[in-house]
Parts: sequence; C-alpha cells; structure tokens
Amino acid sequence: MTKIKAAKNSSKKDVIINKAAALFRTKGFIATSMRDLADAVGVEAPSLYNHIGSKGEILTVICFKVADSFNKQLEDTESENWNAAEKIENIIRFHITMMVNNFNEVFVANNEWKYLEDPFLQTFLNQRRAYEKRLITLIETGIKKNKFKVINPYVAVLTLLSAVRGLGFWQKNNKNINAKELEDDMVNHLISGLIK
Amino acid sequence: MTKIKAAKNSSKKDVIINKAAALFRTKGFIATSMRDLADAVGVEAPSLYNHIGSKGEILTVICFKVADSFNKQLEDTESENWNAAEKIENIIRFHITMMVNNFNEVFVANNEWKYLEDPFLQTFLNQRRAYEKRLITLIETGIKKNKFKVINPYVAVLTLLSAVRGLGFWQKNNKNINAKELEDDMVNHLISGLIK
DNA sequence: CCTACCGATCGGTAGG
DNA sequence: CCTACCGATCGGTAGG
Repeated sequence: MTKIKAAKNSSKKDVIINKAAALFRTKGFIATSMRDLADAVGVEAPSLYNHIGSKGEILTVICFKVADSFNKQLEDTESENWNAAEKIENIIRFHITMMVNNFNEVFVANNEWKYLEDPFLQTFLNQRRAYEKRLITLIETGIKKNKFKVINPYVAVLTLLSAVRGLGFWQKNNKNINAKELEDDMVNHLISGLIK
Repeated sequence: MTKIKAAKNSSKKDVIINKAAALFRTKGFIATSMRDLADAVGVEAPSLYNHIGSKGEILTVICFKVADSFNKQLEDTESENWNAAEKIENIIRFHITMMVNNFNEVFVANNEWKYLEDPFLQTFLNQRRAYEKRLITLIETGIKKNKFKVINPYVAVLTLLSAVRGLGFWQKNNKNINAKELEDDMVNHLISGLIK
C-alpha cells in the first residue's frame, strides 16, 4: 500500500518536474511562479505542495538528475579501452545527444543552477569542477601521447563544453538541419581542431 | 546649463548601469531588486528613478550597448581586405576581448536578453539573427574558395559563438592562465578545426 | 535625493 | 485536491 502510494506520488511528481523544466527554461527559475507551474500542471498552486516540498526542491531535482547522467556517462567512457581522442569524441557526442533529447532539463542545469540553495549549490559546483578536471586529464593524456596539439587543457575543455552548451540556441527554428548532421559537423570541427 | 545637467545625469546613469550589469550577471535580472541596485549605488530605491525610467530600461541599455559594439566591429571587419579565415579569426578575437574586458555587460546581453520587453526584444532578436547570418556568409565564402572544410555553415557559426560565449565560465578562479594564452589557444582550436 | 506608501504578486500554510 | 489567507517583497509613485 505504501508502495502504490509512493509510485503514484512519484508519477505526479515527475509530471510537475517536467512541466517545471519547460517553464524554467523559457521564463527562468525566478520568473516562473508556482501559480504558472500549477496552471501548466492543471491544479491550484497549493496542491503542488502535496508532491514537492518547495520550489527550490524542483530545481535541485532537475540539476542533479542532469549532473548524475553526465557523471555516469563519463565513468563509463573512462573505463572503455579507447584512446583519448575516441573518449573525448564519445563525451562530446553524449553532450550533444543530451542537449537534443533532454533539452529543457540540460538547459536549466546549465543556466539556472545559481539559484540552487546551499548545501546543494556547493555540491553541484564541486561535482562540476570534478567533472571538468577529469576531462582535463583526458586532454592531458592526449597531449602526452603526442596525439593532441600542445594547448592549455583547461581552455580546450572550456571550448568543448561551451560549444555543446551553445546548442541551447539551436532552437527548433532551424528545421533544415537534422540532429545527426549537427552532431557530426560539430564533432568534426571540435575534434580536428584538437588533434595534431 | 542643460548640457551640464545632461552630462551629470548621464554620468550618474552610467554608474547605475554599471552596478546593474554586475548585479544582473551574478544574481540575474529578475532576482535583482531595485533595492539591491540602490544599495550598490548608495541611494534609496526611489532615487534611482531620477536617472532611469524603469528597471527594464536598464536591461535595454545594456543589451543594445553590447549589440552595437558587435555590429560595429563586424562592419569594420567585413570592409577589410582580408580572406575569410582572417576575418573569422578577427571576429573571434574581438568576441573574446569583449568577454574579458566587458564581462558583466556581455554576460547579461547573452543570458538575460529574454527579459527585454517588446518592441526591444524583437529588435534584439532580429539584430542577432542578422549578425549570425553575416557570419554564415563569411563561412560560406571560405568554403566556396576551398579554404574551409565542407560543413554546415550554421553549425560552424554556432560552434564558434558558443565557444566564446562559454568564456563566461572562465571566472577569475583560474589565475594560472592569462587572457592572451586563453585567446590564442581557443582561436587556434576553433580556426584549425575549420580550415581544410 | 528622501520618507511614506501603494497595489500586485510572491512562496507557502492552515484546515478541511 | 481546494478555498482562504498570510507576511514579505516587488516595481514604482506622490510629494516635498
């Protein structure tokens, strides 16, 4: 009985979080009111609090859901028997795929994380720094093995992450390019700029 | 007499706009209250309205100041007698320089423009689309002249602009890399990924 | 440039 | 899940 109730709550909670991700992306976290969200869900504002604890909790769930996805993928990639260039390419492709398939949530995690409350804000920033550090290590490996140009690895990571992040502006207004072409061209541009 | 008064007003207005740009960057436009801004300027909130018409006007001034800078620079670059690669490199360097030297305002124009009110919002978006289109034309020229790889020019522009935009995350927390190295490495990465 | 203040809206609670 | 409602804060105005 508790299980069923938990399942039901979790399902409605998912709806709320999905609607919230869409609103947070278009309007921003602060500019989205709980009444906006309630309208989107189809209930009155106070009813939302049967499923979530606070507005901030929704943002926390979204940001860490995205962070967990990226962390898990990076772990998987690191354990593969690939060279540095292959690993970097794999990660870039994952970033692009996530941007295309989970656009709202990734955009919110990228642009609204600053409204996280402590201690979540600190945890999020720590995780992001750790993620970047592991990418830097990958770049350094490629440089050491004489496969990559000698450039500042931090700048390389910044360039890669920023480029894929910018996909947020590939709004669907450009119908004449598909996701596959986008991904291949961007990967080509970024990887060939890196390789010796 | 009117001139002196105008000069004084303009000077105080500049202070307000600079403080606002810093606050809008760190807290976001919506989350920055006029009382926050008044505190930063050193007056009471209602006094701000002797210098500016509304909170929205401040954002408008910031966004179009940045847009005008980029438009002017692009016009200058286009009229130079350079090849496509040189022009693109010049523009990337300008973007990076703007990001480093006018960080607050560029960041705000990049991230908070969605809170512009009509008709300014539409004008801003139109200008941005026109800017991107001119960059696309530059890339197409390079491809046609067999200097650039055959990739989707829109994706190339997206990659370039996104990468320099991401400099917003090069907060000053990385003291061990200077602006010049950052600029050269990023330009190298992006341009060599583009050239045949 | 300030004090005093306004109507609107915010996130959230009480109680059923 | 709803109605009724709360204290806090918002952008901005009146008036001097």
